[in-house]
Amino acid sequence: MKRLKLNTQRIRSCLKESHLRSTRKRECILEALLTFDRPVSAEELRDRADLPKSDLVTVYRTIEAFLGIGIVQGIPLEDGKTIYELTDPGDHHHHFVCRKCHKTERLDLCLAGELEKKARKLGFSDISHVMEVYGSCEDCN
Amino acid sequence: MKRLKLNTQRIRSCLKESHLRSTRKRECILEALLTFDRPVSAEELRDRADLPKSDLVTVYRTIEAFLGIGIVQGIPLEDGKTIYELTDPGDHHHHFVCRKCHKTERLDLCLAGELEKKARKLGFSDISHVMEVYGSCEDCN
DNA sequence: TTGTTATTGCAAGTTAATTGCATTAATGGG
DNA sequence: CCCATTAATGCAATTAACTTGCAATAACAA
Ligand SMILES: [Mn+2]
Ligand SMILES: [Mn+2]
Ligand SMILES: [Zn+2]
Ligand SMILES: [Zn+2]
Repeated sequence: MKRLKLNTQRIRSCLKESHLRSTRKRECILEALLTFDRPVSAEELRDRADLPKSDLVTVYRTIEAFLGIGIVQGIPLEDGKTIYELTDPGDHHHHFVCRKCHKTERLDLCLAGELEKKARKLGFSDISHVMEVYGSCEDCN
Repeated sequence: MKRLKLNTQRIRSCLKESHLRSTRKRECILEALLTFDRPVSAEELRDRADLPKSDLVTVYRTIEAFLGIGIVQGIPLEDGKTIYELTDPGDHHHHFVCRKCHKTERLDLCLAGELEKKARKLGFSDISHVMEVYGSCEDCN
């Protein structure tokens, strides 16, 4: 799979390919996403995008759309919440995440192949997996 | 670490060691846990224990206590909910979980050591991790 | 420009899980 | 056994992330 670095241009074309409309709100939320170097919550995203409180629902729907076309990845936290980051399409990977500030380091280690094989052997299909490492980062200690 | 198979006896002594009281409700919930061969939700547990609706909060508090002494493990689902199972203390492991029926197979593969090392190198401390594999089991297909 | 249809705004709903507080019950010492 | 201490429970209310319904609006392409 060819991996293309994300930018506004590329994302517009992703939207188009998927028959999703390029709207003002989506661009706005996208721009906000681009300003972060760590995964963020929907609320953080709305605030950074300088949208009114009521637009949180639009943020969620936008995230959903972006997840659908693979340019955003959700990262589950220990407490059940989820944070989101831009991802190059097809770039599956995992993370070290600070429980407190959500600073994230890429974890370049994935057992997808092995897990998939074992799962299939057990009769599972339609397989997905999570692997995240949580801790306290230096700054937060 | 010595691993001792769980039974009612052993669990009572775990409670005592941790200065937790052996109550009727806890035993009741424990008995319910023992009847399952798969992880379950708090609600399922309350129903199996034949407790009234209002006792769901007791189930949650009991689960919390059991998590604390390491005889119960929580398994996060893709949708953010959590299911719970009895675990021998110190028996850290992961799972294949059916998204629909929560049938579970043990996943005997854990990168704890490697993850911990990498995380520490990155400045993280107080490290934990999740790794779960989700799919549709044969029966649910 | 216009018609179609996706997107949005707003309000309300959902639900797993938590919290506060008064009551009850387990425990350990005497 | 009895009592004092304090943890556990029962009940009601709350939290908070996320979802849903629906009417109004905006994007797109014809
Ligand atoms: Mn990442
Ligand atoms: Mn298990
Ligand atoms: Zn941090
Ligand atoms: Zn199943």
